Amino acid sequence: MPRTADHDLRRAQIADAAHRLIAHAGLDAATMAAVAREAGFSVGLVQHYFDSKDDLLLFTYRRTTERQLERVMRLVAEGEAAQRTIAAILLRGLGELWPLDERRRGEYRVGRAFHARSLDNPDVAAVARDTAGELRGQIARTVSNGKHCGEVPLDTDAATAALGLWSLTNGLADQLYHEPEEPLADAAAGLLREALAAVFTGECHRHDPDWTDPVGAG
Amino acid sequence: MPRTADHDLRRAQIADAAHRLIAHAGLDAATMAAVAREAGFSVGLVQHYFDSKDDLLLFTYRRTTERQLERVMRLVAEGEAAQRTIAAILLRGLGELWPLDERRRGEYRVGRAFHARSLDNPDVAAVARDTAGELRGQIARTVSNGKHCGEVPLDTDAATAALGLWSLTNGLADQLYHEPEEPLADAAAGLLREALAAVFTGECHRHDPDWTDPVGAG
DNA sequence: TCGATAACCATATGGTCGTATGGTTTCGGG
DNA sequence: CCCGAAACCATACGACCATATGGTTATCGA
Repeated sequence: MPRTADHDLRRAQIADAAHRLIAHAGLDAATMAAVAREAGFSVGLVQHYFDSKDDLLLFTYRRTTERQLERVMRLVAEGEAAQRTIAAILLRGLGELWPLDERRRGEYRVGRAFHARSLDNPDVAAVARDTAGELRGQIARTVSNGKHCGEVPLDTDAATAALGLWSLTNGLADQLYHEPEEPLADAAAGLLREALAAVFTGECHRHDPDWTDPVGAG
Repeated sequence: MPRTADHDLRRAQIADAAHRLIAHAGLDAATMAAVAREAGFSVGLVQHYFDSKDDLLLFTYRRTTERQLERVMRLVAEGEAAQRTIAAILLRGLGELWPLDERRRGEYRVGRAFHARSLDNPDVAAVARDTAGELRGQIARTVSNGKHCGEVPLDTDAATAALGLWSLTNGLADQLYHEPEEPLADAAAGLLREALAAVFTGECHRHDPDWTDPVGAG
């Protein structure tokens, strides 16, 4: 076999370049030529590693959402290890999705750009639906498990509660993007905390016999 | 003076054509040629009525947001005329922004498309900021007035309450777009009703001497 | 009725984009 | 040591777009 290169590394380098461009100036700025220049390669090489521009963009989008999900999961695992309440774990995990620093602001911009495209592009829509569904599902499962733990009343509808928490988190993200300073960030955290308190009204009893992993992670 | 035409009508016809195209297939589909064809005019005529494509798109966006605002205001006025509680008026007004029928789904698509562009285009961002600010401000004023009326505790922070209600409304809109059927729409309405109930905890006493117009409309 | 002028149109122009094409370079294996 | 295939590159191609240009048409005021 001839000359070799790390296939996955190259694709990651190219996708990262695309991510930077989209975060900085939107999807329209991510032309094949611009991505190649940003990544330090030729247009031909980008073509070599991706069948089409759509292929490249979809890969970039997936990469972004996977990274976000990964971070949230890691925070959840840390919260569990520290024996924190489910409400506290959720507050920290959902807040991680807020555009409060440059990295997450970039992710927010990329996410919104693709969200708009998802309205017209079925492939992008599938990725958006999957990630949103996964997060909403995780929240719902968390609420459900909170019943066993004792933090959540048994007659709570987990799916509805998850819908509310997820929607509030996303809606607040939009506002925080335009005004990420302390006062609003604190107000947003307070609102999410209140919403969580309205769902997780009881105290956690970790030794409940029906206890299971609170978020299905780990 | 020569041949005449209704200037505002032409601009409206063209903007409506652009609106239809954007609602159906996104901003990229709204090329000058496509808009002209959709409106039944020549490209030259569209150029005659708008200085540039950006000008046309901005006009289209403004038109859409103004129409939404107008409908909400009308609903508020009707609610006041019917002597409904502030919470009930807000529930109806905010719910009007949800993409539950084809018209509002189209508006949602146009709104999201421009929202994405607002991240990179200052002119579009200004329109987005103004309309969002206006609505958030109206909600905050409503909450404030609720204190005079007796529905809201005096120590409530109106701005924070408005932030929460506005964010929840928008977050739920995103979810409702993907699943506008009855079950989720009912759940969303229930969640918004609960959030409103958490702010408007008292009963309204319309004859309070400090009473003022609840939403500053009419 | 007759210009003047706005309304309206067809097409040219210059630029940009995604992709196709035809390379050259590099290196693993026989 | 050298063939062949993958890695990598420069550029051509065709499509599309926003805008510019140079009209034609219709109607209002005089």
